Amino acid sequence: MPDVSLIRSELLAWYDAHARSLQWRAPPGAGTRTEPYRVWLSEVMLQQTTVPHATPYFHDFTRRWPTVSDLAAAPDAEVMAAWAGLGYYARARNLLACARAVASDHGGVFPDTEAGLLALPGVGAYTAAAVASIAFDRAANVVDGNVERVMARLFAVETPLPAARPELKRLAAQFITDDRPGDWAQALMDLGATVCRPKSPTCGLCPLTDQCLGFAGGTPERFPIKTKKAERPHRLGVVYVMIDAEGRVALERRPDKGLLGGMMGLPTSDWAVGAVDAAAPIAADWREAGAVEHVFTHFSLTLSVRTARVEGGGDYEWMTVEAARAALPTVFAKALDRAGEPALI
DNA sequence: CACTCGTGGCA
DNA sequence: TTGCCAAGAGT
Repeated sequence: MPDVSLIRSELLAWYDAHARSLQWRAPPGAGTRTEPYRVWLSEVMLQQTTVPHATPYFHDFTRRWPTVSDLAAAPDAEVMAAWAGLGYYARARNLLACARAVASDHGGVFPDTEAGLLALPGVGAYTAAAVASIAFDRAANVVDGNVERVMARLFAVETPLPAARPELKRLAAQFITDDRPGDWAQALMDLGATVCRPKSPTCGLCPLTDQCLGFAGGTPERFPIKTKKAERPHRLGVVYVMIDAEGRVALERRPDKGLLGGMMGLPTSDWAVGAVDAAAPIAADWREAGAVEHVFTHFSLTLSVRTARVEGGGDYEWMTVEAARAALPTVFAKALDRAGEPALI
């Protein structure tokens, strides 16, 4: 069986030499830690999101709101617009709720325990453990998709995900000690991200191959075993681009709950499998401007784009096309692009 | 447990 | 082109 102590020392030594340099990370051995605010912000942005995608958002947020109290004081609309394009918008709503809870209930200082962090909005088991270990140097079992994959390969776990989660978490727990907990968590995640990758892992560069049951079996890439996902349905809908005399576009704030919740959006029909009720929001000389395709987590979508020149007013927020594009989720930004130059509508 | 909830890159 | 998947959380 894999030797826990040996794996720890070999992986930490590998991390000391190969740690990725990331904006929100203090390099190993520097004797410094990243502020809790930045650790938390980066962890929330990185939930189900790649490092290259999240990085410019991290820069923008920390420049505009250098502390958690600054963020707590920011208007909802500004924060939601700043998050536009990053996806999973409940994260942005919870981010604000969390910042405000820290500001009002904790004097602007993050709780320094895993349990205290777990009680905050948008902070689940992973993020609480990550912030506790990375920002506060507490022994915590940080288990994300990388850690699950590394454990599944090290121990050749045949149980498929998601049923294997508890077992993978137990396997990860045996490595947790008071020695360099933050570095340990990041070392495991870096290994998973750069060497023990989902596809074509580079086992030749891995410090743990001599301890890895998956490698010993010859096909480490088959772990973790996964159950098949249901295929996603395809929905249809119509999106309406209304331009007023000043070239501004009509937007509406979407309800807090549900898809793209809390974000600005273009007026649309319902999105459904098969025919949809495409009654236009107002009477106008509507023109067809083509369609956009978009893929969400659990369905794909074809949106017909219809454009019209209209008078302003109504229950809409009228914004310049530039401002709208920056504030809109990607699916609507695509539709706006498809609609073309406002002067030509 | 099962489902909802984005986006972009890549094989 | 299509499917996979990335530092998950909430319900």
